[in-house]
Amino acid sequence: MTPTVPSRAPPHQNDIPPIENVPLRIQVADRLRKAILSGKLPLGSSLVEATLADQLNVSRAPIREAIQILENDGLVETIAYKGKRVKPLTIREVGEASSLREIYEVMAVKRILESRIPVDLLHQHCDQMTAAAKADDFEALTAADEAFHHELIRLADHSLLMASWKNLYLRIHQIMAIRNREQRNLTQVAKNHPPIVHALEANDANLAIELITDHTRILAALDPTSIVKEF
Amino acid sequence: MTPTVPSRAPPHQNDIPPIENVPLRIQVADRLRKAILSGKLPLGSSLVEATLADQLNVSRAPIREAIQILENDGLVETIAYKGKRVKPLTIREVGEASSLREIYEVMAVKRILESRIPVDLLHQHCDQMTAAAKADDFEALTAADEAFHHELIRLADHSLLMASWKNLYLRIHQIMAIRNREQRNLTQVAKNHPPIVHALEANDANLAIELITDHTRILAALDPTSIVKEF
DNA sequence: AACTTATGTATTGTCGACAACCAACAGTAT
DNA sequence: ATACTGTTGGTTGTCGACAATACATAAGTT
Repeated sequence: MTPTVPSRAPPHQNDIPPIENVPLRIQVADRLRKAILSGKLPLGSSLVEATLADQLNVSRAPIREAIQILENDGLVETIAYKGKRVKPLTIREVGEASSLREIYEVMAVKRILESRIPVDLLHQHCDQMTAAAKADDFEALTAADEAFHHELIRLADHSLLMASWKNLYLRIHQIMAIRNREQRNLTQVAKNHPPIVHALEANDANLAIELITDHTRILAALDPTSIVKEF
Repeated sequence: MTPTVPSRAPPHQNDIPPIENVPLRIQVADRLRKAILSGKLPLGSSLVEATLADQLNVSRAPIREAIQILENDGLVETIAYKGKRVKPLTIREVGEASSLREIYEVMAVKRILESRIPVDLLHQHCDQMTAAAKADDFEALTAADEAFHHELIRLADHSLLMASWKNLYLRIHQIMAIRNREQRNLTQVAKNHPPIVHALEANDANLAIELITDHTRILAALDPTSIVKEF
């Protein structure tokens, strides 16, 4: 999913960091992704290869490849010979993303319960969320929230699921970023998670699934009309 | 998923067909995909850009882009500065693909039942499968089977689900192709499907889900050790 | 012999230039 | 006015050449 360079450098005693050899397309993709997810590149804005190449001071080749990466991420769409643009988010897509996320997370919960793997790791993310909520730090809360769910999926030990979830979560991330202002009750979000962990620890499948379902549906439930633009 | 060129030409009276303008990367990607899915390019075989460019008589650029497309399809993996190769299939991946497919199809069934959309379209694919089974035509059976499930997903009316399913199904397709010899009872496969349609028409959610679940698990249940190679 | 240092080869990564293409506009004739 | 026909500007599509990298192998050194 998210393209990464193989980090082959083994850790050493001294702290001279290895020289990173990240292909340009990756760097470009990362930058663009960040710009899109943060809303710096608004939905629907067009991406012109030559312009970007000029701005980022590289040739068009890596730009093209980076855009193709973003296309696979579902963040950009191409119209042949016309141009590429940041994929607009329709209300429908928000709903679709949420429902898909739901079945992913439910699947993860089921697998975790079946495998009886311990879920201790989830606690720390809950704590981080609580702390972030107290500090009224939206960024940190979002990060901790993502870390929580990422860990949940990871515990399911299913690499295809992980890949699909990551890909989808980019979109979710985008949706949440756009809703930045709606700054709803942070504490509430933080409070949602611990019960899930407890249900998992108690091996209560029905409860865990119910909690996860409710939780993921919050995203879809928020009225999106105010922010998501139609095209 | 499967890259397609926007067919913008409206139908006309005369039968002069429009000139197709398919970008090379698409043509290359299609050819390579076919070669991979049919097993002509065996698992693990390495793809060298220059060689392919030479063979297909195009420059390296479209080859690169085509390979990137296949990478998103999950059929090819790249090892930086080393080479690209047809992604080997591990036993684990076969299981993962099946389980993921299961939740996709179950989701589709649920949505279809909720929306109460008619499922007549599925019948014709069942018929085709029966015919193919009778004629002992493995190719046709596979095609009809895919058409059936494709239609099932389409009826769920969920474009993200469709995209994810298509992407996954490439892998499924590959698995099935590799198992070509195992030519198990074709009639049995054909017979599996009509009950699903009937359950849908009878609005019997539990039965439909159960049938779909069983059906998708057949793939994983077959012992893969004989064919899937580890790397 | 063991270890380090060059060298070679195969492959991907990046570049700049040119060709193909589309959409929209302007011009012309009817 | 209307329909057809250049033409032009902007964008992607494709190409061939060169640079960078990694791995394997050979050469040299202790």
